[in-house]
Amino acid sequence: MSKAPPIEKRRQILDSAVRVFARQGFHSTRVSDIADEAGVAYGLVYHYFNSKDQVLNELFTERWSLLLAAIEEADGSDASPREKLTAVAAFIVDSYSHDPELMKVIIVEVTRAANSFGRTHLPEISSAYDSIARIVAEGQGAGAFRADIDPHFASMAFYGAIEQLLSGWIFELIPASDADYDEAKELVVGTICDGLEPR
Amino acid sequence: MSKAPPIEKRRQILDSAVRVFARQGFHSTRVSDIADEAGVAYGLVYHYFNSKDQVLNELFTERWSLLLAAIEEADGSDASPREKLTAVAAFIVDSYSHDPELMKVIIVEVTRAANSFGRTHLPEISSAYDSIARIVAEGQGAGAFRADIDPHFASMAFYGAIEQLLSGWIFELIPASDADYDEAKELVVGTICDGLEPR
DNA sequence: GCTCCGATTGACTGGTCAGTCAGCCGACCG
DNA sequence: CGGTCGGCTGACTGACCAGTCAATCGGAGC
Repeated sequence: MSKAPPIEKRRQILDSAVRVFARQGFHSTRVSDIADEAGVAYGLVYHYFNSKDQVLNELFTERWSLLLAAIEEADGSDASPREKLTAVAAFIVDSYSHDPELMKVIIVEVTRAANSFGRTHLPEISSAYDSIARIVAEGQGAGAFRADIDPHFASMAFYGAIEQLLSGWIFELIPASDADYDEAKELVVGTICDGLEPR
Repeated sequence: MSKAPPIEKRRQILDSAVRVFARQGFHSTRVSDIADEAGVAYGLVYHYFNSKDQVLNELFTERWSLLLAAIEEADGSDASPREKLTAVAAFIVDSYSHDPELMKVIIVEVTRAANSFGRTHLPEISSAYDSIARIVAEGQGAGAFRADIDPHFASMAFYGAIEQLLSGWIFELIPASDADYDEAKELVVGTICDGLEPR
């Protein structure tokens, strides 16, 4: 066995943690499960991380910062508000189709776990809501969106709809295929922007 | 101290559990916390319930069955599809404004806690999604809603938007007053049915 | 070959709690 | 007044597991 650079062991532990957290949930995974999955000794987890919590925090922060960057980038582009929302929805859906286990962990264990990690990361999470609200507000200013809906309200509805969709996929309540993912990007924006009633 | 009928003690424990779960979350609530809050002995909790889990299950089932009944009732009325959705949204929002602690517990600890209680109650939870989807499908059949959106998809978006709103209130991300509650009922249906773009 | 030092190991400890159980209390009955 | 019985009590136990740490390994440098 050739020696892997230490940094790779750290990565290996993080990747294994995703798999185990996705399979069993954060609370019912023991640190030994992570170590076993990674094929390393129990103590090594504590060589690279201060606590079991920190492993999850790291996974969340790593991914969420990408989401925040994606929203900012969309907002900064010169696309229409509707296109910006589509870009945001697409990024989230693509994140899921690219790495469902990681997104499952982030949503189930952090974003929707408001009494544990959700509370800790509330600032980062609501930062996403705020950025989306800014896109909506801009759309209202430009006359592209109705002005009688509070942007923060619209942002919550938009993000809530997406997250619920992902939850539906995660728990196999609705069909999940590449085609469904592609369709969903359009559909969620179409629903929020055009509404259910015929135009 | 006059003797309270036993059934009242049981109720007292359930009500105390709501307060403690809402304050500390299910996981960091010890059974002794519930007993203390209710002013009864530790063991009495186990006289009325088999486990700590069962206390939460009871709270959830009690409330969720009311929601399911409300959706069914709305669906059974001769109102328009849009009015039916309004009735559903109103019931959920009213439930929250009437007893925020109970709704917080149900949403945070069950509905959104997909790896623990959410998993257990998945059938009941998705039964609600299905009923909402049925309302949408009926609306499509009558030409009141666009036919190019899968009813289950629309149902998830609708419910997700509402739940995200409640989460926003619970964690004080958006203002929560009686006026906001009333406004929200209209707004969530308006957003989903009419869309963000001007008509 | 030898030393050094960070990487790696895994047995062990301390604290936490859910759930148990042996028995107490007080209302009611005969 | 003695007996019974269900509601009620709370100290105790067994299991679990995060986090510690002393010991070992093995590559790099001399």
